Amino acid sequence: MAMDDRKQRILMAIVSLYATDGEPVGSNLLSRYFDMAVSSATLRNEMAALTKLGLLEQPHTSAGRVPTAKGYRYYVDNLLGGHLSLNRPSRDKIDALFQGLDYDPEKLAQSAAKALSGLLSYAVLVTTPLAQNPSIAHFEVLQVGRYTAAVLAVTAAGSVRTRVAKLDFELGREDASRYADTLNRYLRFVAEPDVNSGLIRTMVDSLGSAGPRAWPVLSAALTLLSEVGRPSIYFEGHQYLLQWPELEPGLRTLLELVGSRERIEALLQVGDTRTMVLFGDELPDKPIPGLCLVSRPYHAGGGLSGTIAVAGPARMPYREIIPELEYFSELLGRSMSGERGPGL
Amino acid sequence: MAMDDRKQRILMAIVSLYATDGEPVGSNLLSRYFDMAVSSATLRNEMAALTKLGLLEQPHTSAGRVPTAKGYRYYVDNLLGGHLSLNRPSRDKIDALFQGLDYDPEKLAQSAAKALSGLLSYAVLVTTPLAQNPSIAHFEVLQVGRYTAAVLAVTAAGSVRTRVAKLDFELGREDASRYADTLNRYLRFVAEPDVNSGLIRTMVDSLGSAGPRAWPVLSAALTLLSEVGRPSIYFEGHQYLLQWPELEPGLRTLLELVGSRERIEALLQVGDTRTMVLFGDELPDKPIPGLCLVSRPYHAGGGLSGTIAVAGPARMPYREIIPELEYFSELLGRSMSGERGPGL
DNA sequence: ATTAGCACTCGAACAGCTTGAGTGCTAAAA
DNA sequence: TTTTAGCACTCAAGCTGTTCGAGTGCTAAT
Repeated sequence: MAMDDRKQRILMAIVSLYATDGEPVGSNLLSRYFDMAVSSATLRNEMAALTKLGLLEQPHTSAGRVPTAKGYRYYVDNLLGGHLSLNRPSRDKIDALFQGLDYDPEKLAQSAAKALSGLLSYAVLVTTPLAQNPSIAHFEVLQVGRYTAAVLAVTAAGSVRTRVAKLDFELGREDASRYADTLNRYLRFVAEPDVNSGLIRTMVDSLGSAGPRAWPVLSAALTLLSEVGRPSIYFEGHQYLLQWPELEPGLRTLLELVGSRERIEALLQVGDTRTMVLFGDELPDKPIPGLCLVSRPYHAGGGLSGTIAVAGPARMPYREIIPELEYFSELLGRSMSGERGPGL
Repeated sequence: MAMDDRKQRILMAIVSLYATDGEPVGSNLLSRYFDMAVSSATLRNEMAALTKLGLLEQPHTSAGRVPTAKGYRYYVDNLLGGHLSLNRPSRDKIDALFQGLDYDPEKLAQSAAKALSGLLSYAVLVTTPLAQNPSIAHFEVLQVGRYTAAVLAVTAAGSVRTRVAKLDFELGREDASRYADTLNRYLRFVAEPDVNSGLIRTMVDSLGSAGPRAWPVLSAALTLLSEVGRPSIYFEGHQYLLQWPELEPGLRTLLELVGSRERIEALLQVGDTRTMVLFGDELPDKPIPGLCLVSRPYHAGGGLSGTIAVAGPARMPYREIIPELEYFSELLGRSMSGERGPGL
């Protein structure tokens, strides 16, 4: 029993009807939708077959059919078609969002998440862009208080992070530049996994007697190094998750997931080059029934890429959301690489 | 009809019983709690009086009484007593949370919010500390890419923020230091409201012909200046809000509130020196019934202070939460000012 | 001022009933 | 062999009526 053409069309119709109404689709409604091409009885037979294949399910015996996660998987993988087109009004709205946004990657990521979330009325997740092999191109150490120093790292990709270190003694200008030299000598362009205790010892030793008391600075630098490999993650529009009753049972799990940096990172690390659709039912540890994550990398130039994702129920209007997300991610990438959008 | 001693005791008893069970308190349950000192009939009369005073309400005619927001207000203002004591196990748990936390204020604020939220099982909100009159003590400009410069601001309080500016031309080392000099000359220790178009023009003019193309750098600096007056706000433990059925109707409004930086800032800007209790029903624009925010400033030394708040239902166990919050805020302040906690 | 007693209210829980959407199966038609 | 009309069946949703009990307000006695 394979997926012949008619079965595919039926699945598509059910996905589409269920997306708009949110109610199980019965054979009658479906036959009206098919406009009398076949009778409801035939549709019933087909639907039974699709149910046996695991692509549809019934909430209860006398209810209509609803696509399963597997059904949606089949739908997005085989039926959605590669090139969805973006309608003019959406394109214009997205263009408008990018007017007057800031260049700074962190700010941009956050405001992009907020803006897209507001536009779509879905929750949106954006990570800041990262290079494939993140490392730090340049360190600076600045005195910022009597006993505090700021350690500043410029990544190979040009973004900047700082961290404040607290010292036991009053830092002088020469100390600061000496520490910066040391950091630059030993940690420039070093990838995080290559840092080991030997390297750390060498660094401390190279500072001579000042080594141990400089430890907070080194430690801050090492923390920065470990951080440049981790993007910031902005999740905006929590409130939109509440509007989908089918997400309610898993809402708590979902919010815990969102609160846990590691797990979110793991989810998004499917770094493909295409738009990905991931269903909550397919999650490795704790499945979240009914959830769907449409994610897509964006490229900010210079090998930098981040992820942008829309979170909502599995019955999302993919035909609209996907091209919108794709166009948005393109503009976001351009914005981040400093180009101006088409409107400017 | 005033609040005599017995009415106060009755209100306290109702608050306490309702906090533990979450169910309306009837006269019988209450008389058992009072251990036969008075009969349920007397209690009924008193409860009717408290209802007339607006301190209690009934979900429906034949249900028990529940404190109103006004009732809780009376309770926390008049009955809670000034000095609540922290029990040993809680103190130890909080001490433990501060082991091994980072010094960096941003990171510390976020991890503090997460930690306290996990400990209490309530949502927690932490702002980074701010001086009363925030200004920037020192600017630096660094070249971080061919066409990008990082503008770095050290606040009077010693925290550091950066922002990346995109330029039209290749920045040299001399340009960078010239820009930094200009920023330092005109914007050092200037408070944001004192920046006007005259000052900006003076700055641009002082750079001569290089003025206009340096605009992105100046703009970044001005943005930083406006940002040092705004704390970062970390809200953690969204998921715990879901467990209180009485919050459900306002959950969406609440999450929108949390997503809106300005409104949260306005709420927390009641910058008193004491612990404040604010009820959702008392909110100016959109009341959120059943919500309660217990907030408290923490002091990080050097005139820096931030806010830490617990968000939950009005029927929180204040007697535990408040001392825990107070102790936590003390430790957080100490941690931020660089001191080590008692355990270290 | 307090309290016992009592009539009253009203939600929660349950059972019984109807309705209608939707099913699977069967047998006839194409 | 495929399609379809017809039919018996299922089951959630919605409505009604009933009971139960917790809780109330009021009144009259203490």
